[in-house]
Amino acid sequence: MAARTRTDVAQRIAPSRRLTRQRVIVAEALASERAALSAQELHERIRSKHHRIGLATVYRALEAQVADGMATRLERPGHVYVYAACTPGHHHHLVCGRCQRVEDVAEEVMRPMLRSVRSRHGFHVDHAQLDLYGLCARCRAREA
Amino acid sequence: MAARTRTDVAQRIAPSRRLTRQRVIVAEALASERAALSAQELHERIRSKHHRIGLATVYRALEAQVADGMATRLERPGHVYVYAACTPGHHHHLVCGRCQRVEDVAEEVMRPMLRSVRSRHGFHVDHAQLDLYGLCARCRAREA
DNA sequence: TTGAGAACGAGAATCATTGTCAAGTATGGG
DNA sequence: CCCATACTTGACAATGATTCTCGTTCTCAA
Repeated sequence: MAARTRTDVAQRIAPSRRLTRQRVIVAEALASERAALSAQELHERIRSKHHRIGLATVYRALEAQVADGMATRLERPGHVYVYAACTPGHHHHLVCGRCQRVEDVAEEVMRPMLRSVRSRHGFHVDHAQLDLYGLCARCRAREA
Repeated sequence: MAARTRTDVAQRIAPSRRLTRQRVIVAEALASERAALSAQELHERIRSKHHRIGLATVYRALEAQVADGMATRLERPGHVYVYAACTPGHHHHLVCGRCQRVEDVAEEVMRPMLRSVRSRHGFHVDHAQLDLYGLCARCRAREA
């Protein structure tokens, strides 16, 4: 099961990049987190298991993951940048302000919106950045 | 006309903040730009008219504007942060990668999307960050 | 008009991120 | 399987945008 997950994550690393131990470690570490983490937070967690990995390596690996669509970079209130693993094909997120969990926005939610941007504004969208901050269903239920 | 604009911008500064000359200058400067600018770019432009204004003041004024909904902070490719004035009530943007102009997204485009996030995900949205990067209608026409 | 405290300007300080470079290692060809 | 090559890494220095500090100035309510 664990081995299975490892393989899954590793296989999503772009073929143009070397499959290094460090990249796999970073990808696994991020994928195993349900919440969004900053590069430094992720580095600390990785260090507890793999002492020798460098902070710059974590930054480089995350940058590559973002470039390859394996992860996204989000902004936490107060100009703090955090990363979250992406499900393939889903690049928009619901970020819960209470539990910090990140959920994918269904593509069916995006499509009609992008269509109307095109028709109303004549704007041709290359890249969309949609992040919704609020309270997830679970935290909302717990509230009551 | 110029005086008219000045008044408009100044009046949008939140009442809880002191109405200083510098805040008005920064708000006017940003509002008069159609394209998104970084804090430093804006500072340079302001300096050409008002020598004595400090860079930190520009940062502080922009931060206040963002907090008060007068402006938004966007990300230009390559981790560069830029600011753009907001039309009251419009906080989502279409950013043209060629001319750097920023256009507001019609609220009618957002509403159905937010509704379906609520119904599909049970997620209660507090704050949405939607920025669409691409080619505006004008640049697209010029292309042909 | 005046006092209290918010905001300013200049420059120093911070600190996340990126660059440098010698050493390590994935990968394709032989 | 082994090598050569070039991509990566780790440690640490450098960078540079943003924030902080502090003495001075200015807004604004009383």
